[in-house]
Amino acid sequence: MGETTETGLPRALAIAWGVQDVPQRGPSRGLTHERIVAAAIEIADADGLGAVTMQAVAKSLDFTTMSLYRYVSSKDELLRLMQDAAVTVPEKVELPDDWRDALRAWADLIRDAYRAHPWALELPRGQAAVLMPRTVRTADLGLAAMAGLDLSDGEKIAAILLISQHVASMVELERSLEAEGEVVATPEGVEMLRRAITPDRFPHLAEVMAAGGYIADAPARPDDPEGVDGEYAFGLDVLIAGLESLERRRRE
Amino acid sequence: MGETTETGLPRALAIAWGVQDVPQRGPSRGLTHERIVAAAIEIADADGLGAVTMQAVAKSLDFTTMSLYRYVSSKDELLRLMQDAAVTVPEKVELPDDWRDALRAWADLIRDAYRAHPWALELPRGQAAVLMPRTVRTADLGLAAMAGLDLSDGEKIAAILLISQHVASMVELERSLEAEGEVVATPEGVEMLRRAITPDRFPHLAEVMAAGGYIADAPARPDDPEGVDGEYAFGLDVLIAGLESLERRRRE
DNA sequence: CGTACACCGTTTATGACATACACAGTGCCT
DNA sequence: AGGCACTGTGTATGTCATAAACGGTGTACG
Repeated sequence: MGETTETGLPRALAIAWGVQDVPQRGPSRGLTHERIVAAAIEIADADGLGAVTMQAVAKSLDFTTMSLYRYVSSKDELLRLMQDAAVTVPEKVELPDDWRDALRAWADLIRDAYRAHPWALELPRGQAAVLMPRTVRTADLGLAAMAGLDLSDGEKIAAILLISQHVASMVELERSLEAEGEVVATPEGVEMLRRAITPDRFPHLAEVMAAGGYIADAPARPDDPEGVDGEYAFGLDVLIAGLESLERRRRE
Repeated sequence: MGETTETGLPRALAIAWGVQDVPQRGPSRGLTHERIVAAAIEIADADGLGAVTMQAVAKSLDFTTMSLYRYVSSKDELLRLMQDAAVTVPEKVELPDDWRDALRAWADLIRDAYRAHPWALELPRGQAAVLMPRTVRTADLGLAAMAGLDLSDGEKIAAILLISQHVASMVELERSLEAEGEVVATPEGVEMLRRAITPDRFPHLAEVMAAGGYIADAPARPDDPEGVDGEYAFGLDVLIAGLESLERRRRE
């Protein structure tokens, strides 16, 4: 095994929090978790998560593949560490006073982080991920942003989850459009889809498409307010308006 | 290559829409896309996405591994087809009149689908996925649910995206808690985390944790309103309230 | 102060897997 | 009637993650 420590925690958690006991007896270590993770991230940034193999990481550090296993008990563990390292938020952050503006600023921070390391979106965001240091810090910052919002703790946590998932989705969509956007937008391709999505089978959507929606004919320009940026902003608007209305309802 | 057709579309799209031209000249085919996808889904349902290998799928159909490649140009293509088949929504659906109730019902439908095939959440949801038949049908249904809502087409599409992403996140969280929940909840593990998440480094979150929040001490009981079900409902509330408020603002 | 052993980085080996390629049979189209 | 597009198959290759065994190293304990 090796995936979990005696504490029952995924070992990645112990490593990330720095509570993994360091061996005392042997020769001094030639590597550190930090260097390994940094090397892996560099590869992922350059060539995608698929290029991150134990061999590639090791070679970039001038070590043998197997040497990495002295530090990381599996590739999965390495990926978890990478995930945590990817969601870094600046050290010092000044959040606006109004919780609405603060939440927007907070969302933008996360978006920047994901944009910087888009491969992080391919990794499952589960409970273990939520307990990693940077994620915890990000959550803390989110709570700070909502200081002026009159909701319960549990609701604030849920709101954080909600918003961060929204940001993640939008960056992922953004990425996917970037990658395959031009491909799908081939005139023949769009034509085929228009033939397939007929009003009798998809009455509502077909209407939208007839009005030019849903399928992007042209690769969305970055400044297009109707593009992913628009959906990002729209989602934030809806979420914040929803929280506002919930708070108002709560007050009565 | 083989990943895309002459139309520029991912071949999976053409197959799923049934517009892939069938070969005429050779021996009759012993398999169909449907059977292959069904077999793969059965494996994924039983043993997870990791158990879906070309060999395993082929064996379950009593064919050779390579024979699958006569129908599917790559494993990735098979996965895309599986993804589409997984998000099936019942044939006949009666949605409530009020758009709020309708959206809730719609969200529940998606949740059921994801719960039935949780592995679908591990596959990237990009643009190509959005154009697959079942997803299109689901989107159409979502639009139907919002018939009584006074927003623009683009906004409704964005709302659909928003809600379905929320549902996906919650089912994924649910799954992850189910899988690793007890593990993290080891007393020693929780203790370690409490020591790491100190008030000076994480002032807001530490406070929440002191009040018993954020970390689940015990595996969440399914009926716990504070559990994932609670967050699911909370998210829906926020989203719907947000849409409501947006509509109200629009009316003025 | 020496020695045992825990730990280092390496070499070699194994077993999944996805997938390319070449083959022998099959049945529609000309 | 026969070519050829296509079928399912067997074999081969290359990439990976990872296990196991090994000789060197330095710390802790006798």
